[in-house]
Amino acid sequence: MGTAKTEIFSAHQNEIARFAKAFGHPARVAIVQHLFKMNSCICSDLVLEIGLAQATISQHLKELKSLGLIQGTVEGTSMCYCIDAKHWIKMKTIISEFIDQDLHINQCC
Amino acid sequence: MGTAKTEIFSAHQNEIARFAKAFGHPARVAIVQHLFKMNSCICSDLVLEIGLAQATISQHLKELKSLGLIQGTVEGTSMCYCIDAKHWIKMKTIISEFIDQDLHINQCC
DNA sequence: TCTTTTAATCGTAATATTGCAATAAATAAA
DNA sequence: TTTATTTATTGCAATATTACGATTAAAAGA
Repeated sequence: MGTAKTEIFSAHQNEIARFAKAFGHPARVAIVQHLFKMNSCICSDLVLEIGLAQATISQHLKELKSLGLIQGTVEGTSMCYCIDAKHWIKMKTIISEFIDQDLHINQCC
Repeated sequence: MGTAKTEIFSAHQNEIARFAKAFGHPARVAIVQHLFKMNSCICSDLVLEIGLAQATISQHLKELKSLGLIQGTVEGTSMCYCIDAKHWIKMKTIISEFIDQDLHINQCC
């Protein structure tokens, strides 16, 4: 227990859930918003901007990076992050298709 | 610790995160998909369809209901669930605005 | 080389989430 | 009324997430 039973769901359902989960914490929402606003910025900027400890921000960045939503390049002793356009668009397609389903005239039973 | 520091984020950022979190588990994705497909269905149908214990499905339904994304009406001894169109559209607006941000020609630094 | 700066990782504590068996509650059917 | 049927709730156990201090690693600058 405690573990989600991912094996009983389709790859597509799990993919939707993984992307949605990435935005399921306000810090990751804030990171993404700041990257869109600034186009790119270094890790320490995000630490200042958001107000969580450096270790915590690094952890959130890692999660976003593991999904391919952001990418980081070494810039001297800093790390410069930006949105990964290609994967962002892929995520956008998958999430949009899920939330844009047509609503019939809906009534419960 | 263990608790998300919601107080340092804006109401809007927290709202995006709350909605995204709702879809951050494949069971809730599957529930929503099935409700869209069937327009409405009773709890026991979802239990059969999804293959988690009844108590677990009830718990996931509760989470979706607490966000207003679905609604349930009593139908004899059953509960009939469907998508709550009004709140669904509200969620859709908020999430779409977040993921549809314009990507500049993006390069890290 | 030595020091500084910056970010990732490790270790750990606190809390949240997931899942289910058992039980309760509420209505329908016999 | 008694018995099914159906769903919500309770009470756990297992695992995941969040957060941060301390440490490590890597490059820049003195």
